[in-house]
Amino acid sequence: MMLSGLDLPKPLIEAYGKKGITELYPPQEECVKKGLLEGRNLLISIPTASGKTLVAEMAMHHHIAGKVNKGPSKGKCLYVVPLKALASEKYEEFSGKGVRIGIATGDLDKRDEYLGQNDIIITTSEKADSLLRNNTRWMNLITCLVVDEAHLIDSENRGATLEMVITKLRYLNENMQVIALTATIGNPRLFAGWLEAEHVSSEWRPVDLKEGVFYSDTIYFEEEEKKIKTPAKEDDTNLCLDCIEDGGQSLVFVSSRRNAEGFAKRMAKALEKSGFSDPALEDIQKKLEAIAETDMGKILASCTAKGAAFHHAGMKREQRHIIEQGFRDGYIKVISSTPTLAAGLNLPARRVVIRDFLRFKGGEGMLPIPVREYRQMAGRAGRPHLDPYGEAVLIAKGRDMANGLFEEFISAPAEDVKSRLDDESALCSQVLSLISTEFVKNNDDLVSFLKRTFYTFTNKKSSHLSDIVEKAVSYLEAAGMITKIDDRLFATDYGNLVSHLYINPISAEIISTVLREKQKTLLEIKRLGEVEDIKASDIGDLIKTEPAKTTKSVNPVYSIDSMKQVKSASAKSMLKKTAFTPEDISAVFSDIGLLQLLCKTPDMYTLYVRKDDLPVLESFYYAHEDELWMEISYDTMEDDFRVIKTAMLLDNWISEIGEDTICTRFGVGPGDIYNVVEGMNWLLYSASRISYMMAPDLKISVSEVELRMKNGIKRELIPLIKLKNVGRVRARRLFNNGITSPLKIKEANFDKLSAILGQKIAGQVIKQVEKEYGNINNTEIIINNTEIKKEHTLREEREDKSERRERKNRKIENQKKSAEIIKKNENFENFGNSDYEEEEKNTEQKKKNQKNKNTQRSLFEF
DNA sequence: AATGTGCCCTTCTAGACAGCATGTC
DNA sequence: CTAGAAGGGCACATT
Repeated sequence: MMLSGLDLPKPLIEAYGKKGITELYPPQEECVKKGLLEGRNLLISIPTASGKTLVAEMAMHHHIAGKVNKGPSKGKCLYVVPLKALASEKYEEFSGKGVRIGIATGDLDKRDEYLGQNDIIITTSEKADSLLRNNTRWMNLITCLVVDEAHLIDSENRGATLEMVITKLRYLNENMQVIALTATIGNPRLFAGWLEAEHVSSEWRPVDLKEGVFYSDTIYFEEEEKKIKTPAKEDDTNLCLDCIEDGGQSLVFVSSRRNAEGFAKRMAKALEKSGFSDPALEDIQKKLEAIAETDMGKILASCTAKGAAFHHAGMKREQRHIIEQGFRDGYIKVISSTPTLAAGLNLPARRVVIRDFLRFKGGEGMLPIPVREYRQMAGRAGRPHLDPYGEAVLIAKGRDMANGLFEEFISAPAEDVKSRLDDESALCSQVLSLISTEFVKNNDDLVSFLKRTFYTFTNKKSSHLSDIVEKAVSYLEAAGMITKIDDRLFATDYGNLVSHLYINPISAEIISTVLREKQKTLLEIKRLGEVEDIKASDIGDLIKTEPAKTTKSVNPVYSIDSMKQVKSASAKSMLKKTAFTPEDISAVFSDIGLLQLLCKTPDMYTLYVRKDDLPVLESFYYAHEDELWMEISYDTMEDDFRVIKTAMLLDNWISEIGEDTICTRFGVGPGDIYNVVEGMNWLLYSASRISYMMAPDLKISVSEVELRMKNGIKRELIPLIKLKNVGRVRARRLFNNGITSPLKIKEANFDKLSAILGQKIAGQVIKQVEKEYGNINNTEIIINNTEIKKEHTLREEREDKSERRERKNRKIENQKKSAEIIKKNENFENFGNSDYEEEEKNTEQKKKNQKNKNTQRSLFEF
């Protein structure tokens, strides 16, 4: 079947023609035959790289051209992906084909309504859910929904969201065409049944895939055997060397980050020994070295120089991109990777070695990876148009094992997908959103809506769902997120906020319970202050803030006890304006307490605690016991320590401790810092909104931490950071030069400022300060200076592009100048919190002590 | 002297979505 | 409570 023979818009056909694609692959043809262009729902399970994208594009362009009879004349398409990186990848792929493409993820989006002008909108499933929660109007106009990796409906954490997005969208847009792209699944007919879809399934690939098991010196494929030279001792390196000698590249999947790094090191040595080298690798090495601030980065650079790299989530985005590109360009010969590369970007290689097929799971030991995941890895084998074939190889340690691996993975049937909507916490969140958006108005609505879900479709007889729905409703009601008037269900302001913030209702409850507790203490201080007429600062000591008890069970969801506690404080009395001094607030508020609270939330993922961390955590715990907000209890100790460790890292971050120090101190990679900080930013924003509602006197304190987290700065830099064009580095430079506030900038002379910031920036900063402080003569901290920033943006928009270019040039010059000054102020990095330095020394001593005594048992050994 | 090898023992274990409002070095 | 790689420490061999 020829592409040009189909009733499709020309730009699409031409764009593919340019890439040399004029004819449909067999599975694509089948999709067309089964009604792809007639608006039929399809469940398409075909291997990666066999042209799923084109299938989706054909349908979407068809819709956009208004050729599908259902719905409005001009169609609008939503393309749902599981990862942000995938969203960007698809954006690139879809662009330049005559239709308007928009992208909406947590990081990247335009104003919601503006987004709706596009023909195709690419989003993550969570963002799609969020858009639905905000009643985004254009969501009602979707005529074609494409769900990429739709089997992720089975994902333990995120499947429920995807299921609800599909269900809600189908409910909103009755005639919408649904195209679900999945990996091979065990129960496609059931899944297709729910979607009312035709099922298209195929094993066809553009490049042949041979799957086999390696044992001793031979790869045993299904139909052939292949002997491998074994110059090195280890099987894994030999497999890669063999492939490289043949002109290919390989990808090695391992189970842990350390294994990934360890393998890359070994592989680099082996490559060096084999005499392989490529001058192009030097450039890559230089790039990597330039951004390597940690040991890990240096190791990465040195391995990559030899042609072997590793890839995992502890790395910086930048490092990952360099490795990916180096591999795509063919310079890097081997990447050893954790599952990051299996699920993420499309980065094929001739030979894929699945070395570690067991993965550790806490509490259950080593478990074989799911077949679907094996397939996903194996599917990476073979670069279309570049490799004659692809090979996926498992490594066996004995003959029996070889047979076992064949059965376990290669010839094993794919797993079924099942609904994850029965997860209580996920369902709770979804029920709230349904009520908040008025998708449902009462209990009956709720039940009948949920009848449309995959869960009900697959569990027709079970009454389990209605049980947990009931539970969720009563939880939400008790928490004050929804109210029942007669039969009608309404979301309260609080409920709307929680739904809108997109945080788990349980997280919200944990946050607001504790913040209200704190607010209560503040009011108590005030009351005592009025009665006794003593200074508030003295009272801080009088009132011992009891650490809040979180609900203790493993599933803290439905403990009504904590709810009663919350209800006892009247919200109305709290909203009264009260005057508190900063001392009052600091008597009940602490950075580490807040961080601990938010890390305890199910929306935050926490760091793994190693043995070496325990003494550090212990001393930290004793040093800051009073400042902590949450109790550490015996039965949740492991979790509690993870929480403390994560909170500690974040506290380091807002104490301007350098990246490399944090990495070595906590045994994490730069990528982890980024992830943890990012997650905390989001929660801090949510906490500030919740505190505005529940504990208004703490709002400023929370917002301060939020601002510091965003920038990675100590409290003292807050006044400076608010200036445009001043980030953490410039703010610190100003501060170290005695300019500690905007007012000081006003007082400082221009020469001094431009020596610190460069002329251009100095000028801009002075302008801002004059505007703000022109007539005011005080040092009041301005918490919200978005106004200033808004004005700036408007002005910038009016400026010509040529002017911008000029600016850029000047900027470069300034950068050179300021580089010198930076050198002078290098001590910024060492500005670490002396607290921690001391703790570390203590720790070392304690370690020694422990080694000597080796008998000291404490609370801290789990 | 510097480096490699074999062996024992201990340690440790993947990833990543979401809000908001725009711009650091 | 599971499997096994990596890495450190150490003794000893090789360049």
